[in-house]
Order: sequence, then C-alpha cells, then structure tokens
Amino acid sequence: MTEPKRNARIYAVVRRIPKGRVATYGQIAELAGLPRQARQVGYALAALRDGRVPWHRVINARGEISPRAEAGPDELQRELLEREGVAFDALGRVSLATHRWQPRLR
DNA sequence: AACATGACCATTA
DNA sequence: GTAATGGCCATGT
Repeated sequence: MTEPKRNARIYAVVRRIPKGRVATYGQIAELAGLPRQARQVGYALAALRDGRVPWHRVINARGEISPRAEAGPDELQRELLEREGVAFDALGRVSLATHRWQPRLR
C-alpha cells in the first residue's frame, strides 16, 4: 500500500504496449488518464518492482532512451528493444514515426 | 511548511 | 538545430 493506484493505472497501460513497439512518457500519461503528467510516469517506472511490466518500451519524446543516474539499465533497455526488432539510428534514436505504438480507439 | 530533485513535455524564440 | 520557460507533482530532507 505504499503504492498509489495511479501507478497501477500507469503500469496497466505500459503492459498494453505490443512487442516491437514503443511509447513516449507523455503518451502513457495521457492514456492513463493523467494528461500533462509525463514526469509522474517516469517516476512510477523508476519505482517499478513488477517484472511483468515491459518498462523498456517507454522512451522519451525525442525518441531516445532517457538517461538515468546509473548507466546500466540504459544499455539493457536498448538491447531489449533491438531484440524485439526496434532499430536505432547512428545517434541512438528510434524513429517514432515507424515504431510508435498507436492504440486503437474504443 | 519550504525547498530540491527527477526514467518528462510542449511551446516559444 | 539549440536554449530557455512554464507546467506537472510524488518523494525526501
């Protein structure tokens, strides 16, 4: 219960991202019903301890892997994405136009 | 309570 | 393309 429901909502959205696709923090925030709260998404993912959530599919609006304090997870994230077929350019960026997850309306 | 920090973003110049 | 600015808000000191 140290965990707010808001986070669970965010995790639920991240879990819907299909393999081989990526989503931005702002996109997740909006889909989770928390518009303009992209930072809270990043915070929620940083606090994440649930291994069922594909956190690596969430990148920033520039198409880059957001740099963390420690350099370890960054490379892991890139490797996981490449393994799913997500391509990075020479500058370490993903083409959002190509790989961005576009959920269908309901 | 104030203040700083953080896996962010859109807008403007 | 870069830089500055405002918005957002949980968490820790």
